[in-house]
Amino acid sequence: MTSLAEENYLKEIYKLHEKNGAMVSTSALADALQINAASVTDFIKKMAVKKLISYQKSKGVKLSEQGRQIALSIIRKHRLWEVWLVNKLNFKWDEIHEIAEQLEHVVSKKLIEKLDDHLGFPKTDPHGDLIPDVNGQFIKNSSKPLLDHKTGDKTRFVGVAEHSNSFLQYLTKNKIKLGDELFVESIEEFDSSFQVKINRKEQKLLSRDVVKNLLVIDL
Amino acid sequence: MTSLAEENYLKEIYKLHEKNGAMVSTSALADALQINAASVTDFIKKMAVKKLISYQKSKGVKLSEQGRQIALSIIRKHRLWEVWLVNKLNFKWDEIHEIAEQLEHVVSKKLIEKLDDHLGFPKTDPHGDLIPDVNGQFIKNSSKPLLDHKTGDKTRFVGVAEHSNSFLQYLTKNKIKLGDELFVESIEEFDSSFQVKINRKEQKLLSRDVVKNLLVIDL
DNA sequence: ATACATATTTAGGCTTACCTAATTTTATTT
DNA sequence: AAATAAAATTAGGTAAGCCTAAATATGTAT
Repeated sequence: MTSLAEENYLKEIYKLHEKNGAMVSTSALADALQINAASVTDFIKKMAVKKLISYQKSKGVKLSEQGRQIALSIIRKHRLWEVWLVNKLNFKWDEIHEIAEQLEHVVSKKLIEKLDDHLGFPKTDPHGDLIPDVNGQFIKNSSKPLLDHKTGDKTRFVGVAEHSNSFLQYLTKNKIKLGDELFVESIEEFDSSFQVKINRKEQKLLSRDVVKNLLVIDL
Repeated sequence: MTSLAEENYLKEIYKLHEKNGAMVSTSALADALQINAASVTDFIKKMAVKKLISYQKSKGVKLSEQGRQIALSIIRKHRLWEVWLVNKLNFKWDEIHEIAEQLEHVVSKKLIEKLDDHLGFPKTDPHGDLIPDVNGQFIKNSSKPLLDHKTGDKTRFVGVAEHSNSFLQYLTKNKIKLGDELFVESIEEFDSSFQVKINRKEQKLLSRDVVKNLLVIDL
């Protein structure tokens, strides 16, 4: 059995690895988990003994295959619960993170199977993040930040690279939602702000910080 | 904030009080929680300091009003989750207890409100237990064990006094479910077994242990 | 290469929630 | 009422998961 703390460490190591690649540093983990670095050092040593991760002193940690599977199962649960909260309980996409953080630790294989069924086997969560299957596999899509695109590109908004409430609320307020078509009208060279036409209707000016965090696929 | 352990203690104290009335003894609690009696003594002293319970040395504990409200909110959550598991996820009534024991500790007022709504504001859980409202109130029904009835009584099965999987599975196997009409054909004086006609069709012999745990209302 | 800053680890401590063994209190039997 | 059994408490201890302060490594700038 893996404890609550272990599950949180594994999940965070997985996420940081996805984001930055390679080894995850003690301080990055400490920062993400809001836990003192000394405590993190302590804890990861124990996790290494349990073969959940590999740990090289002063160099950081990496998930073992076992650790990766557990991390993915937590992420799977988190994202399925998020789908449930939004699709069945009518929560907004900026209200669900904390609740899913609790629900993800509920232990019951059968529950998750049935939940998946109940939701119609969704492939993505309300933020466009991919939901791993029971075996930890997922179909990678080729989404990239809108920032990487150029004038004239026609794209579809499929996910966010930033999950903060303030960003999600910004998008809601500006009526930008998953599935929208985003057409790049022009790019201001000075500050990388984008003039974007949304669903062939409204035009909006989006700052660099915004387009950096909008994940889109080419159309 | 109340910890997981505190919530479990409060819930168990509430249940034992309902069952046996008056003060709840250290050993009864220890037994219900599967925790050593010495640990229980320790813990309830701390809970008394926090005014969650009142504690009289060597005499047992009683919930404070605050403790009672917390206990009822846990029970409310537990039972709502059980309804969800059965009505929405198609779990059987003997598969849900452990899962609900985990879900009941998830903290989010809004979640429970929305869950309640999603379920259509149920008044009872899949075992016929009453679901307290947000304020901890519930409409007591007048159900009694079938054992307390006499030959010729026409009743409706509305709840179980025993929640073990083996009892629930016994009922399933014998096609006795909540809402069924149970008519007392005859009672064997020797062993208090009941000849019961179910829904005016099949007749079944039910042992004392069974009829003791079937809660019914008069028709 | 040395000095300095930053990251990491070590050492020692704390709290929560449990444990066992021993003692004391309460209840029951003779 | 004394003896015995059962229940409850006290005392001392443990593991998990965190903390701070001090020491050591690592990386960067001069």
